[in-house]
Amino acid sequence: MKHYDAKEVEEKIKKFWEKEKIYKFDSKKGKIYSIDVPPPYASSGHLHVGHALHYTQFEIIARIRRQLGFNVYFAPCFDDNGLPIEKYVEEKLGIDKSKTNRAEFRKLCLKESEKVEKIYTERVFKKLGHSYDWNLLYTTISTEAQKVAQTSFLKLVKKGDCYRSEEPVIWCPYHETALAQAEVEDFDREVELSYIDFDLVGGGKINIATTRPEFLPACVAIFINPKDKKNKNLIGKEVIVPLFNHKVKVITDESVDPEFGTGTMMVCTFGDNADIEKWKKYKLDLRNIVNKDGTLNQKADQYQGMKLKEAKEAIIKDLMKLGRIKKQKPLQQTVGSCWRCSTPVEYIIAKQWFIRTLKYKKELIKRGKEIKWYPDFMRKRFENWTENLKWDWVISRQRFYGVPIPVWYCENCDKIIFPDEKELPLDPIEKKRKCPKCKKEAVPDTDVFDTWMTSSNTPEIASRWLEKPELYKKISPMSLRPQSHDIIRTWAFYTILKSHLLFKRIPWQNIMIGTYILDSKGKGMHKSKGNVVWADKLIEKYDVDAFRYWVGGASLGSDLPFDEKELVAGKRFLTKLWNASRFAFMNLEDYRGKKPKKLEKIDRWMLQKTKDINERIKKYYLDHDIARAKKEIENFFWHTFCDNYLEIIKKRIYNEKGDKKLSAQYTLYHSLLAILKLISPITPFITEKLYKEYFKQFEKTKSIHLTEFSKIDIKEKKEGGDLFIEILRKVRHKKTKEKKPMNALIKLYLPEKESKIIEPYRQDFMNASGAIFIKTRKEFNVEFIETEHKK
RNA sequence: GGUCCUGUAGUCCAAUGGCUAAGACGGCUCGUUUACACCGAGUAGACCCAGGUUCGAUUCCUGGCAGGACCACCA
Repeated sequence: MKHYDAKEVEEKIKKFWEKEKIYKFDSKKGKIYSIDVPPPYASSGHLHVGHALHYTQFEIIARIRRQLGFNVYFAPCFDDNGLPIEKYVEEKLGIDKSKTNRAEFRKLCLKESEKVEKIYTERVFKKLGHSYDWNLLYTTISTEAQKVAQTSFLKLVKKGDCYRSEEPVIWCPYHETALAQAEVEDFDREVELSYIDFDLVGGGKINIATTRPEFLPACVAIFINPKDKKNKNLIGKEVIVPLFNHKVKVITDESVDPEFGTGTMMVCTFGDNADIEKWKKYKLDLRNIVNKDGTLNQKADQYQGMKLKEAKEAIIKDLMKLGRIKKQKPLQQTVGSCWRCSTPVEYIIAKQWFIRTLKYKKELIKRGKEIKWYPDFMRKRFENWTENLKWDWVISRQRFYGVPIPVWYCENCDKIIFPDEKELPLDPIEKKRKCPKCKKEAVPDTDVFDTWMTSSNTPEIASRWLEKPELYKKISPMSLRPQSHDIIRTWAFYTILKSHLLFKRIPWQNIMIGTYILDSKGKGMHKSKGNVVWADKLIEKYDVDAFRYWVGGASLGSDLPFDEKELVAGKRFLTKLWNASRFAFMNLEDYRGKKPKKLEKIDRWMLQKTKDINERIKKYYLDHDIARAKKEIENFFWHTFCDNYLEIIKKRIYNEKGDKKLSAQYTLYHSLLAILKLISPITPFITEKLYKEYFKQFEKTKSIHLTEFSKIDIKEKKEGGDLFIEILRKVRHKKTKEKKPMNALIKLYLPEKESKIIEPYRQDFMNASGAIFIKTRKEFNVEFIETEHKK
């Protein structure tokens, strides 16, 4: 094979890995390194370059750990639990959920997601050369995952950290479900601020500005700032709410801004977060007017049945008729919205299940400090979020597809009936239960858990907490959680929370925040913006290894604008690696794996250099500094190995015999093998191919990916090392008229007659007589070895 | 309003309290074409601004300015 045919190699190597089960996990081997893989939503569409980058980034880590001698637990997974699948199935199959039952619908979801996952596995994971052990596959809707989620629920209930309560919750009127604080995103919009006249009891009027006149029927108090002089006379008075005619009091609170509107603030149950705060703080009345579907109830009188938006228009119209609106002005406003549908959220009172979080803020931050974050500043995001939390975690969702909440309620005595842990997983709708007290049949809970209720237990699901306790014990806490920064407040937070509550420990020792991809202009990639780059096309054009090579250069936790040109470097590297290796193999044809009695000086030097780089790269790899490692390997391979070493030994291998030749071959063999091993986690296909092509016949291991990084057998001598570097650093550039480029290593004789080999900077020159212009602290005599002048 | 990140050549990006601030893409010049639809050598080009600490700051500190992210508020 003359030129490198990446496509053919990829196909063959992929099959080889699968057939030989190269990445199979064996629990009996050595120290374990376990990775808590983010379960992707499988989609059969194209692959976003950001996802490919993210998933490949930690896949490289898995490979690195394997070659560092760890027993890597690397379980693939899919997230097929929750809304995206539910909606997908609804739309694709045209299912009307009101006409089907939960069990049937779930079957359809499962079938559909299985199909998509299969495609995804082939098109993405295997295509990109990801080294999962497919026997360890899990999905978040699997029986085991459901069992974990439900078990964790029961355990938390027992501990008192999970409770059911009727409280204001964040509500999405579109999805008709409660939402957690983490599911709310900010959304900018322009609204009308209406200035409405209220009558005072006993005569007079006040004007109050509000953006939500539709909440007039829910008005429970008027607030002013106690320091506000112009409104001071209002304190303690009562006002009559227009159109609805109920009376509310004027009270004071520091938080009211006297400069906003007229300095008076109407508090309703519940227009926004601030209303809830004041409602709790001052124990105000409750006037709940919003139904679960976003319509108004009977408390809204003639506006009953209208959607909030319609009611707003109607109320403004009626107030106008009465001449109560003095003015209206536009206002820029940020509203919390459902992260999936962008519908502004409402706040309603409903019975929901909660997990205690506010109580544990301090402890959680402490747990966060026990974990090593890559990069470290990402911990601050976590701490910031935790400190600012205002709600306990609402875990119940009024949805159809998901993990059911395994409880029943007795309508007679209000008792909550829990199953035994042994019965899990179960769907309370499918199992009947009688109230132990009343002996009456209890009502099943029809809600499901928030998807994060399951996802927060991925370490437990991945390591088979309930199924294989022995294995779980070995693996936990896990070594690494890789994830992206946008879900620190959800996935990372909830996982740390659950682990703290259930096991009183951290879920993993390290968390690594992957690179976040932007378009070439530095903006986020979104389908809607049309600036998404698809990884499939890049892989087609530049090959998987070249793509991975690009991934290897990305630094953790930072944003990276995508530049296609960066992939060219990867492709060039592959060509160079291929050609250099092919050339080396040619020169190694008659090498039989023997070691020479004596190594030539230049070979000794090369081995020493190889050993140095080998050790250094291992350190970078241990610290997840892939980018730096990649750069140094490339530099070493390209310049030291190809440009210098190969050029120098060429002639010796052609012309010499015996030990002199053997010394070069031995060195060539071991230095190239070391290089291939070092770069193999990043470019697994080409390195495997080259390994199979030549090295496999001498090495016992069947795949380069099962080998450990090289141990170079060379004893330290005085040559090389620190002194060598120090000399280089003192080298100064001297310009001469007759400069010629030099392409050689230099043997440098020290005064003690100990010879040194140095690699000159390219700016150093020699003149026609062969003198080198270098400046050092001492004077040295210099002689060349094997200079290669090209005329 | 709070917190955090980033500011280095035309572009992307690295390292660093002192020694020639690394590399890639792109320019330009030269050389090669028996491992290398290319390879090699050379060359031009950069530390956001202002103070402070220091013998010495691109690096550390403070304050700006610019870009980005996260969070809070928004009656």
